[in-house]
Amino acid sequence: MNLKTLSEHLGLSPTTVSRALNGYSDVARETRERVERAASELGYRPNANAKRLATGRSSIIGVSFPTGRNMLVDPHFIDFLAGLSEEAAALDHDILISAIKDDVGEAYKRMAAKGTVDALVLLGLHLNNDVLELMQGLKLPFIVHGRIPSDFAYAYLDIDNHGALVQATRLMLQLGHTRIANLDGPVNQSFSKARAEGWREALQGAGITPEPAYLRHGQMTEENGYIFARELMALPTPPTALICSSVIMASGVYRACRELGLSIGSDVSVMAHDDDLPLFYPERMDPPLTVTRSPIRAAGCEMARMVINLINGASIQDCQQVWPVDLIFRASTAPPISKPGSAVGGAEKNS
Amino acid sequence: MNLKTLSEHLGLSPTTVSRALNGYSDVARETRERVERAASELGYRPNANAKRLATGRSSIIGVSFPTGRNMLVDPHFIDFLAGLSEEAAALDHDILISAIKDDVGEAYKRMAAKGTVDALVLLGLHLNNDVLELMQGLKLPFIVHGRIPSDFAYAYLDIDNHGALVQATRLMLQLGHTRIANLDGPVNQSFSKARAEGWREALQGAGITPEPAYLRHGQMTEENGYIFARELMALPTPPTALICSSVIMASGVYRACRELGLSIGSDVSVMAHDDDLPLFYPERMDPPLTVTRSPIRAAGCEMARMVINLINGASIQDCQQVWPVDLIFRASTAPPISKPGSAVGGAEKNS
DNA sequence: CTGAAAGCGCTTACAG
DNA sequence: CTGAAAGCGCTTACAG
Repeated sequence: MNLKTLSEHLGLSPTTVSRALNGYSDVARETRERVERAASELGYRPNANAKRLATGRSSIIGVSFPTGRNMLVDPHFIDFLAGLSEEAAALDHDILISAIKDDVGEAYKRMAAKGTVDALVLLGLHLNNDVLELMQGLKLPFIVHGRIPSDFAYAYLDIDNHGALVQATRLMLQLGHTRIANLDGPVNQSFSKARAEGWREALQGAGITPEPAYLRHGQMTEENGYIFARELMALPTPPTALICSSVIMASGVYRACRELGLSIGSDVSVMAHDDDLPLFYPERMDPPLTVTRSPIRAAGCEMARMVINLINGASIQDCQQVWPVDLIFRASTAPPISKPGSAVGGAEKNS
Repeated sequence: MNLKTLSEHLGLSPTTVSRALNGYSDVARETRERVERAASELGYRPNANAKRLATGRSSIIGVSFPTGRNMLVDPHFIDFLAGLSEEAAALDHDILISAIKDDVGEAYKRMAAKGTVDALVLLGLHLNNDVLELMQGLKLPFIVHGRIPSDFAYAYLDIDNHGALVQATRLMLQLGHTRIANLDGPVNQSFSKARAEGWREALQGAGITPEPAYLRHGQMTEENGYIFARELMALPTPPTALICSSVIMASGVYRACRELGLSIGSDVSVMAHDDDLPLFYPERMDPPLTVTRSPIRAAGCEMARMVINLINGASIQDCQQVWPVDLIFRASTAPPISKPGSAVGGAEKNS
C-alpha cells in the first residue's frame, strides 16, 4: 500500500492525499476526513525512506560512542539513554545507537554525509577533544551532555558539577571536617575537572589548603571506590570525610570501611553524587548515604526535547542549560570524632 | 557532494560511478580506482535515504521494547544490547532502539510498513504472546532472543535454560542437598518456565517431590533475591540450597544470609545463573559464587550476525541456536551440614 | 566495459 | 480547494 494506490483508491491525486495526511490547512475538511479514514482502514503508512529523501529529515537522533570504552556497560550512560529514548519516542523520534569502531571524527563525518540522522547527541566527551571543532564544520545539529571548553557556542545540558562539590565540601566543613577527600571521576572528563575545582575552591574558601593526596581520579566503579578508600585510609594522616563522584563508587567505599572496621557516619563521613540510577539506592544503604542529587535520566529526557527543538530551528542560545543539584542529608555524614593521636579533631563539636 | 556532481567531476555517468563504488565486477579496474580515489578525496558518501529508497534496504536493525517496563534499566538487556550493537557495527549495520509507548503489535506493524528497519530483534517476549503470529503476517524478518511455544518455525537464539537448572539442581543433589529452592525469573517469561521445569525434572529424577514453596518467581533484582531468601529461610523447613536466576539476585541472597547470620558455603549453599554482566563479578563475591554461565553479551553478538544472515536470505532453520551453559564450581556450594533438629541432613557426606 | 533512462515513494512549489 | 509535474539522490535492468 503506497501513496499512489491509496490515491487511486480514493479518486484523488497523490498531492491532495499527501497534504491531507500531513495536516495542511488548505484541504477540504470533508476530503481530509475521507482520506484519513481510508488510510487507517487500509493500514497505509508512508514509506519512511521516501519521506526522508523528499524532506531531508529522518526523525532519527543519533547517539554514538567509541566501541573501545563501550559506554553500554556504564549504568550512568544507560540511564541517560533510557530517558532520551523514552522522551524521543513520545515526540515521534527514534534513537540510533552507533558504536564507533575506530576514528570518531571520521564516523561523525560519515553520519553527517549519509543523512541517516537529523542530529547527534554527544556523550562522554573528553577534555581537549577536537570533536567540537569537527562538528562545527559539519551541517549536522548536535548537543552535548556536559560542557567542555570551546571558542564558540554550542548546545548543551549539564548539571552544576562545580556547585555540587562546593555544596558537598561545605557540608563536610560545616560538620567540622577539615581532612576532606574527593574520589573523583576520570581525570580527562570535564565533569571531573569541574568537581575537583569545586572541592578545591570550597576548601580554600575555608582557609584550608587542598591536600593533593586527597584527590583521586578514576572510573566510577565499585572497585575504584574500594581501592581509593583503602589507599586514602592508609595515608599517614587519613581523611575523615570522603566525597564520591557516584553512588556506585560509594558502595565500594562502604565495603572498604567495613573491612577496616570503620563505622560510617561516626569514624568517617561519606557522601556521593547521586545520578538516581536504578538498582543503586543510597537511601537503602547502611547507613543511608548523604548525596548531592540530579537524576541523569531526567537529563536524557530534557535533551531529547532540546535536540528536537534544535532540529526545528531553535537557536543554540535557547538550547543551553545548567541544572542545579539537590543536597540530601542522611546518616552517612556526621561531625568527625576526635581520637587520641588524631592531629585534627572536631573538638568544637563536643562543646 | 552527490553522485551527479561526482560523476560530472570525473567525466563519467552516474551509473558507472555507482557501479564502481558498489564493487560491480564489470567496471574497468582503472576506472574503479579513479572513481574510488576521487570519492575519498572529495569525501563523497552516498545519501543513505536515497540508497534505501532505491534498494529497499536500510542496514538498520530494530530493537524494540515497551516503554512501560523499560528494559533499559535491566543490566541483562543492556549487556545484550552492547553485544548486538558492537557486532552490528562491525558488519556495517546500525541499531535502532524504539521504546514503544502503547500497543506493541501496532508498533511492529508501523515499523514494518515504514521500512525504517530491515529486521527486528525481539526481546523479553512473554509466554502466550501473540506477537509471533503478528510478525509472521508481516514481511519483516525477525529473530527472537529466547523461545516461546509456536505453531511455526522462527529464527531464535536461546541458551539451554532447562539444562542449566538440571545441571544446577543435580550439583546440589550430588552434594547431598535435598531441600533445594529455585529463585526464578518472572513467571510469564519462557526462560523462567524452562528453568522451573529443569529444576522439577532433576528433583524428580532423584526421587524427590518438588516443594512448591521452594519455587519463587520475580524480577531478577537484588531486592527480590533478598526478599525471597528471607521468606524461604523463614519457612518451617527452610531449604539448604538456593539456586538463583541471576548473580544480581544472588547478591540479595548474600545480604539476607549475612543478616541472618547464615554462612554461605556451609550453613547454606547458593548458586546462580551468570550472564557475565559487567559490574557483577561472582568470582569476587564472598564466598565466590558457583554459577552456570553463558555470557549474554556473546548472545547479542551472535544474534547480530544471525539477523543479518536472515536479511540476506538465510533460511530460518539456519538461524536457530540453543547454547549450552558452563558450570563453574566455587566456594558458595558445599554439602549441607546436619544440625540438631534438622529433619534432613547430609549424614552420608560425613562418612 | 559504459551510459541513457526508468524507478524507488514520497513532498512541494506552482498553476489554476 | 485540487492536481500535474518536478525533484529528492540513489540503483539497476537494459541496450550497446
